[in-house]
Amino acid sequence: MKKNISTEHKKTNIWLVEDNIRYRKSLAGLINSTEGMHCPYSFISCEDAIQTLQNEQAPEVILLDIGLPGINGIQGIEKFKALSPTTLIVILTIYDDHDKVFDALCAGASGYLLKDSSPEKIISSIKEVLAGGAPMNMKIAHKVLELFSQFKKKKSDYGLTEREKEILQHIVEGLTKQQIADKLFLSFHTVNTHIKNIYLKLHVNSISSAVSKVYKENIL
Amino acid sequence: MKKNISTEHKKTNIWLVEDNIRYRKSLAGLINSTEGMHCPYSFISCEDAIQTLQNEQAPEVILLDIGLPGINGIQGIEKFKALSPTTLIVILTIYDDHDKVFDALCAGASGYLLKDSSPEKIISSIKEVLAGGAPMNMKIAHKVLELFSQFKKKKSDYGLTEREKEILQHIVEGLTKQQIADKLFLSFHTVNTHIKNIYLKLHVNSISSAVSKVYKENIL
DNA sequence: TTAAAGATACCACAAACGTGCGATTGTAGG
DNA sequence: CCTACAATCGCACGTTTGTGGTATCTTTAA
Repeated sequence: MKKNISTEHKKTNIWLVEDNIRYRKSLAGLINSTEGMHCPYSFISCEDAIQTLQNEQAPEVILLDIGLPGINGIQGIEKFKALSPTTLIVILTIYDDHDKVFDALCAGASGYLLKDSSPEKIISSIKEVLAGGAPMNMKIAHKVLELFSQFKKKKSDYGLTEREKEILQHIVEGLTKQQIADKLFLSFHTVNTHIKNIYLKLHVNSISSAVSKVYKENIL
Repeated sequence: MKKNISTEHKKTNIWLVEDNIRYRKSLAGLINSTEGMHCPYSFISCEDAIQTLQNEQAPEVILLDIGLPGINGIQGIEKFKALSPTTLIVILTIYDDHDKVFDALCAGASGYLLKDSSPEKIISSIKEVLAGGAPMNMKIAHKVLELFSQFKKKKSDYGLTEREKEILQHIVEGLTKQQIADKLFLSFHTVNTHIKNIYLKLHVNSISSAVSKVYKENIL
C-alpha cells in the first residue's frame, strides 16, 4: 500500500455546491489545477451535499452558492456547520446581495466570493479562509463592523449610582430583594429604597421591565 | 480671495494622530503627495486632536495610533465619534495586537492599518474607508465574524410551545399576568398555568430569571 | 457653611407573584 | 381506541413586590 504520500496527503479537500453546471465545472477545474487543492465532489444542491457529508469525511472547505433553488442557502450553512463544525464555508454569489450575504455570514459562513472574481482572487480567497481569515467584500465588512459597534456601545445613561448598578445587577441575576439585602449585608428596606430609585431613573415599575431595559439598552 | 478651487475643493482632509515624529512626517508627506488627499493637521496625542476638532471643521478621515501614551486610544475613538460621527477612523498599529484592535473596531473605528504597510497599501486602505469599506487584517475579520455568528444563533431549545413563547414574550415586555390575560383574551388562571409551565421548562422560578434567560440565551 | 446627593433604614398596605393541587376540552399519533 | 400533550380554567395561601411616606448620616460641591 505504498504510495507517494509526500505530494498527496497535504492536499486540501474542497467541495462545490453550485447549480450552474458550466460554472461548477470551471471552478472544479480551477481548483484541481491548483497546487495543494483538490475537488473530489461537487453538487447541484445542498441536499446532495448534506447526504454525502453524512457518509464521507468532511472537506476543509465548501464553496456554496446561496442563490440556489430548493433548500435555502442559509439553512444549508447551518446544516453543514452542524454536521461538521470545522468545515469552512465560503459563499458564492453573483450579485452583491447585502442582506443575504449578511445573513449567511451570521449563519456561520467564513467568507464570500463574487462569482465574477478572477481565478486568482478565488484561489487567494480560499487560501485566506484556510489561513484563518474571512475574505469578504468591503461593504459587507463595513456593515458588519457597524452593527458590531452598535452591540457594544453603551447607550443611554440613566445616572445610576454605583450602589444602584450593583443592586440592579443582582436583580438581573434573579435574586429577590431579601437575597440581595443578605448578600450585600444591607437591610431589606435599604434595598427596597434603592430599587425604588432605580425604577424612577429607568422609568419602569417592575422587575421584568427593568431587566429588559438592562439588556436592550446595554445598561451596566 | 480668488483661488484655484477646481483642484482644491475636492481634496479629502486627513488628520494624523501619532506620537512618533518621523513616522508622522513620513505619513503626512505620503498623504500630501497623493492626488486628492490633504493632511492639514497632525497631532502627538488624542487630547490635542480633540481640542482642534472642537474649533476646526472635522476631517473625513483620522489615522490614529492606538499605541499612544496618555489617553487610551479606544477612549479617543469614542470622543472623536461623539464630536464628529461621520469622521472615519483608521487605526494605526505596529503589531498585530488582536484584542486592542478588536476593541477599537467595536468602539467605532472603520478599519485598521499595520504601520509597516507599504505606501500603496496605506493609500489604498484610506481609499477603501472613503468608499465605505472596512480595511482590516484577515484574522480580525474572522474574529469579528465568529463573535457575530454567536450573537445571532439561537442556542438552547427548551421545548416551549407557541403559546408559551407568546406569553413569555409579553412577560419580557413587562406586562403583568393580568395584563397578558386581558391582551390574549384568556383567564388569569390560564396565563398563570402557562407561566408555571414556562418556569418548569426554563428551570427558573421568577420573572427576572426568566427574562434574563431569554436575553442571555436568545430564546424566542 | 450650607445645600445637594448618596447610602442607609423603617413602616404599612394593596397588588402581584409563585406554587401546590385539580379539572375539562380538543387534537394528533400510535 | 387510547395516550399524550397543549390549551384552557379554577382555588387557596404564603411570599414578594411596588409604592406611599419619613428619617439619619456622610461626602462632595457650591
